[in-house]
Amino acid sequence: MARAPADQKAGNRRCPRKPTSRQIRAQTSRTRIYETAVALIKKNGYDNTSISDICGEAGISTGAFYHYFKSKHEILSELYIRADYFFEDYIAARKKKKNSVEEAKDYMAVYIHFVTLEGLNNGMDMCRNLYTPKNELFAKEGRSMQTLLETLIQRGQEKKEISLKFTPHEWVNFLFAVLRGIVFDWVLRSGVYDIEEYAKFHIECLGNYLSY
Amino acid sequence: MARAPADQKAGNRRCPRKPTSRQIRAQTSRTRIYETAVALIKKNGYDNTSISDICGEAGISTGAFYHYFKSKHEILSELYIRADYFFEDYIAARKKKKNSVEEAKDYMAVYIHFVTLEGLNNGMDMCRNLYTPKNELFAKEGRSMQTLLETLIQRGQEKKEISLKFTPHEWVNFLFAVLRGIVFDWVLRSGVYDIEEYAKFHIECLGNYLSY
Amino acid sequence: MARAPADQKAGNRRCPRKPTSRQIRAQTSRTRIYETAVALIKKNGYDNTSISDICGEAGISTGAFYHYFKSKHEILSELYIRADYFFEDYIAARKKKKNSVEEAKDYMAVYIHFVTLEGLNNGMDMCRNLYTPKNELFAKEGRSMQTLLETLIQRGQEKKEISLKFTPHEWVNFLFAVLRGIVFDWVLRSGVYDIEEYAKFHIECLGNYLSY
Amino acid sequence: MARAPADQKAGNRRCPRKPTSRQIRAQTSRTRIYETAVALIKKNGYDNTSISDICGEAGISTGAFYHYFKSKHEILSELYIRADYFFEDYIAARKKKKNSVEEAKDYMAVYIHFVTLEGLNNGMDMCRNLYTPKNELFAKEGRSMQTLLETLIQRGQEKKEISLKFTPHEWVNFLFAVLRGIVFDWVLRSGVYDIEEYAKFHIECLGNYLSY
DNA sequence: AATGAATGAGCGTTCATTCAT
DNA sequence: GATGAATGAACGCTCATTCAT
Repeated sequence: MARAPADQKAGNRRCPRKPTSRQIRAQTSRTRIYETAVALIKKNGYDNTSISDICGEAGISTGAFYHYFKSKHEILSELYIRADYFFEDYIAARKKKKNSVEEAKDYMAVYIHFVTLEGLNNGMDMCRNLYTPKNELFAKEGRSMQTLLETLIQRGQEKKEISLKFTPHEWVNFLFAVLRGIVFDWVLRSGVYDIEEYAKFHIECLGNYLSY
Repeated sequence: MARAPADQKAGNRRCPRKPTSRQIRAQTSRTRIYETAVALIKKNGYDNTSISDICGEAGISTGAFYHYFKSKHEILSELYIRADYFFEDYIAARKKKKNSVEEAKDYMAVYIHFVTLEGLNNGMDMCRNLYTPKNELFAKEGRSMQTLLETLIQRGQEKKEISLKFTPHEWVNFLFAVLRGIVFDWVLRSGVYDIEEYAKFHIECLGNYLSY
Repeated sequence: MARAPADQKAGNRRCPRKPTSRQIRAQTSRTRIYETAVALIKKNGYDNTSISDICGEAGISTGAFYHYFKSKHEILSELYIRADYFFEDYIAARKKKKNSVEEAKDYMAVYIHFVTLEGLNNGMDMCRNLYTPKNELFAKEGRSMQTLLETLIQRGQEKKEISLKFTPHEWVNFLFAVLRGIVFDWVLRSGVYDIEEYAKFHIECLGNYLSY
Repeated sequence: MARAPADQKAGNRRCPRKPTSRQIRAQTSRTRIYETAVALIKKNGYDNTSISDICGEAGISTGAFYHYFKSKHEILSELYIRADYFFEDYIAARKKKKNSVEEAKDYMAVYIHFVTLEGLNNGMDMCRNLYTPKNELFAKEGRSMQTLLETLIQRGQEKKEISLKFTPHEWVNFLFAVLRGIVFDWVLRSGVYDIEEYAKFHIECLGNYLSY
């Protein structure tokens, strides 16, 4: 599973099955801090969530927070890393479509669904706080979400199913621009409509672009 | 009314640009504060620009700031109002196209150009700080930028040039979603490419949607 | 009339009947400032009334305020002086009772009425802001309100109508303590009852003290 | 619960005053802040005492202040709570009088003594800042000071020792009006006389009211 | 591993007052 | 007589971070 690495560190070399209560507490604390922090950031935004809010809610001390995280910002970094892993797993679990364009369309629908879903770390409130160009991690090249699609498109071009008028990288940028616009807009209007339904039309059009 | 200035405004045809020296000073100060503030917000973001930064840079006291602006937030409001006026004028100055779809495409190109241009109060840094769903003014229905386009589309539908599959209001939302996505993306990638050029393709596609 | 002196200053030596428009404006401004200030202080309290509130409400500039008053505090001084004059006139206009104790009781009833009445500068909101021991002017010996009563009691003692167990000065302090307690209490409980009615019982008792 | 201190509280009979050094430090700081704050408020008044005055005097940082108190106002709330507790204990420690009226008179004397005494948190300077109708806590129904007296009067009425012309609640309001007037007056005149001596006469009269 | 006391610069905002015009 | 631009210290309060315990 994608989220394992962090936990592995904690100490299962000598005793993989039965961690001491100390280890349990440690894992528990770190996880609890992280999850509380993300929940609060979702609800109130990064700037409006203070360390002390997080600690109060998680029932730990500020010292404990800094024991597990170098800074407040590290919560954000971790969030993105996890989101990528989660997305990878999610996509991997979908069954494949026969056609590259269909696959890309499916991929885009999944992106909307995923970003939108009240799951691991998303939902509208989360988007409201995350969809900011200032969010440096957003732009980071090579995040799974992008690379996965890029690979998909490249294969599609090799199979002559996807237009060559752009490079795979350009296509990805293009498609994500529209996708993010859709999410941005949805959040802007406070999620008053069903974004997945709404996105279908956009995605249909994007599929048309891809194919000729 | 007893005071001279009002009269001057009304009927001083020969000498229209002769306000009292105090008025000049006041206007100068106000403008300097506003421009300094906008420049700093562009550079560092709203939250990272403090009143004291602004005052220091503008060479005035904090008191003076609050003499001219009710609050820090008023800078932002003013920015939007100005942007709207500017945009209106800008659009008004374009010469009309014969076809509604062409007109809408032109409109969208102007939007991209306008938002992007290092002019009155825009440019990439500015967008970086403004393109946030938390930006309440963004979502405000009825801003000129939207209503202008809505009217245009409505006329287009009456002339049977624009598809009726959406209401004008829905069309506007749809088009702006993509447009904002484009800007968002451009900013995300630090403006490394020519957005106007890049947007052409998107706009072309959007034009196609509009027409069938 | 008691309130005249301030106005006399303004300039009716040479032209008592027809002040120039300048003089009218001057009087008007000073009065308007004063009355606006008092109204606002009544409503919101001294500390919560800013010079700029006053000027805004009175339609004048801060400069004008300082032209007529040395400081914000001067409003308060003037208020007390006027209140005393007003009270003096008010008492003078009452018709005399035959007995000193009755007269003192009448005096106390008038005090309650006066302080309570939505008149020159009183009423509950005003009391709320004025009945503070920090209010230095309150304690000032020799204010008409006290001296008038002191004289009355002294005469009563000479006429053997009022007990000699206290000096007139002590009596005044004693009576005012209770009187102020009544007002204080009334304000504390937001004026939910008729203070004049309520005070009657207290005053009756105080009358009994005075006589034996 | 894992932590020691709780246990210590509960069952460390032999060594009840052995909290950890951190707890001592915390308690010391909190107390120092509280006492410094109260002292300054006594001296200069609530509004004229700033957080930074308090912190400077107490030798701690502003942050530390807010670590122990949610706001400046909390100092005041705490003051009242403490005063109530203190008063309750004080009254409880008095030995009972045989007659209800005597008891009520004793109670009133204690009130004057208590409010006046340069003890826990009172004295004249304190009163000066507290005896304001704006002081919301003052008016709060049900503070021990009032309820204690109310109960006492009720019992007195049942024993036919106290007049039934008012309800216990009305009596309490009536008596406190006079009591507060006495204190108010004393403060107004800067405490130049012995208030306890002075109050005796008032209280004697109030006792007479109560009995017939 | 965990605590929480302590820091202190920084925030947006207020406001009585001055003074050149 | 009147203006209002300008001052700047002060306010209550926040908060990421450190570190002795």
